[in-house]
Amino acid sequence: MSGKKGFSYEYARPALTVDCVVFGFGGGELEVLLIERGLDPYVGWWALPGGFVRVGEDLGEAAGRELSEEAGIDAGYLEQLGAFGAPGRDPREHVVSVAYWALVRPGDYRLAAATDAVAARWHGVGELPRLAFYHGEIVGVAVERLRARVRHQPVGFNLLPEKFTLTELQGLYEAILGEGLDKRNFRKRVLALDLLTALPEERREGAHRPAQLYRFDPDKYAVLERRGFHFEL
Amino acid sequence: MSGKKGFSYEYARPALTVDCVVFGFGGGELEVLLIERGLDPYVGWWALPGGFVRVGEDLGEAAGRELSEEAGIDAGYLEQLGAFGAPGRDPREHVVSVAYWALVRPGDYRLAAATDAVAARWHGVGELPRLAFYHGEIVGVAVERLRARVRHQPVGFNLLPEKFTLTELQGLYEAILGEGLDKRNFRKRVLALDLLTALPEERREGAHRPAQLYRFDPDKYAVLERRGFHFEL
DNA sequence: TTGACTTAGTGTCAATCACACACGAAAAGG
DNA sequence: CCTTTTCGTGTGTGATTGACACTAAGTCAA
Repeated sequence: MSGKKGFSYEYARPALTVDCVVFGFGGGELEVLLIERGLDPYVGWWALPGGFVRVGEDLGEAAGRELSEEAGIDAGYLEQLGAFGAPGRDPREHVVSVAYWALVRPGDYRLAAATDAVAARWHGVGELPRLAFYHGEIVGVAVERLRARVRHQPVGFNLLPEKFTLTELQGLYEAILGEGLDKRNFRKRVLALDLLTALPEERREGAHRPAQLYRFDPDKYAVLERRGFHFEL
Repeated sequence: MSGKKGFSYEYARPALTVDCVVFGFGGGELEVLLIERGLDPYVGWWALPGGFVRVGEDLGEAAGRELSEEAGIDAGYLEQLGAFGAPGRDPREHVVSVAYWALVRPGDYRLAAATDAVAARWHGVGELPRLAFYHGEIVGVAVERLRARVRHQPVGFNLLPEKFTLTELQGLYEAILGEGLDKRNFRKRVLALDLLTALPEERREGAHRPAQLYRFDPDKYAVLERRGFHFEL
């Protein structure tokens, strides 16, 4: 692995990448953003957006940069998942990848593939293709983390449009948790948290009673959080 | 940073290290294992045990190796904490560190400093010195993680000797969580989990009634875990 | 031997929370 | 105006949590 190129070190180093598991919510289902690889290893396979970390660059920033370069996305919520470094993940050499997971509102973006990506598309979490670089494992960990997180912190709102109905919110939770929830109990609990502001608008669509629109209020949450607040779906 | 030495790459790479936050429980207090640095940057400072990841080496294995090299410890429980990669952590160059946290029974080891460590010592979590490489931040995250984890998974037993009394167990939980717990409620709940086996022995010490000794039964836990068991201290 | 001291070990009651459950309200469309 | 569709709401019951105080068993010293 020793060679002629530009940067030399006394000891061999694994390469360092970041990969992002970007969650979206569309069509009543939890989705993950994948890109179709246009370059050498695993050409034509689907993979997580990601790329090499630059020297001097913070890991979170690298994740954000790759996300915008490869898919034109600016994540509302971005959190580190962990490092995945099993040798053999990449056929070329030992690559350690720091994975991040992100939540975005799919409607906010027209996906734009670029850099080494041929295409970028949302895939339902239940029907993922075989992924390059064992990225399937990373997605699995990310889904677990999202499920655990959504029960204890109000992160789900990053997947919904700014104005939403309680039925939409419930559908989101059901999609993430993979189980049905009781409508009355769900509404009772969510409203009891006192984190939602009812808007003076309703959503009228279809031949039925219109639904109240709500907005998530991050300020109220910030106050509660500072008081050592514990939230349980 | 480009030079003459042995391993060359087309693009510059950050260095990759692993660092371990090793928790022990001694003197009624939660402790962290620190080593005193004997080498160049931060000589004489206390730091987490850790070192460079070798190419072809799994991250978890690297963490275990550094732990045994630098402190002669073989951790009972070892889990990844996350990657810390802010540029500037290391004055020499950009170093990304994958942190692990571990639980050990301090009594099992006579600490043995080695490699680039001059000394290895337990420090109470409440009274840590200023640490090299911003390791204090990593310890903080690890303590948070331990607190969260101990409420939902029976990891605490890795900090106690094989045989322990309920009072000792309660003391451990109080030290980790940093709050007092009601004796009767604690015992009720712990025993209700049905993870402890009462031994046919008692601990007789001091001028008072002897205490029943218990052992944690990992097999029972494995069974429960497989059934999708949820544990709440 | 007896009394003082120390930690081990135990049960109840009240309040709260979690969960199951069904129907009237409001709008649209024919 | 009747049908259809989704919105929105309250109660009762069983389970869980949390507060709380005394007896048990041993050691030690007088």
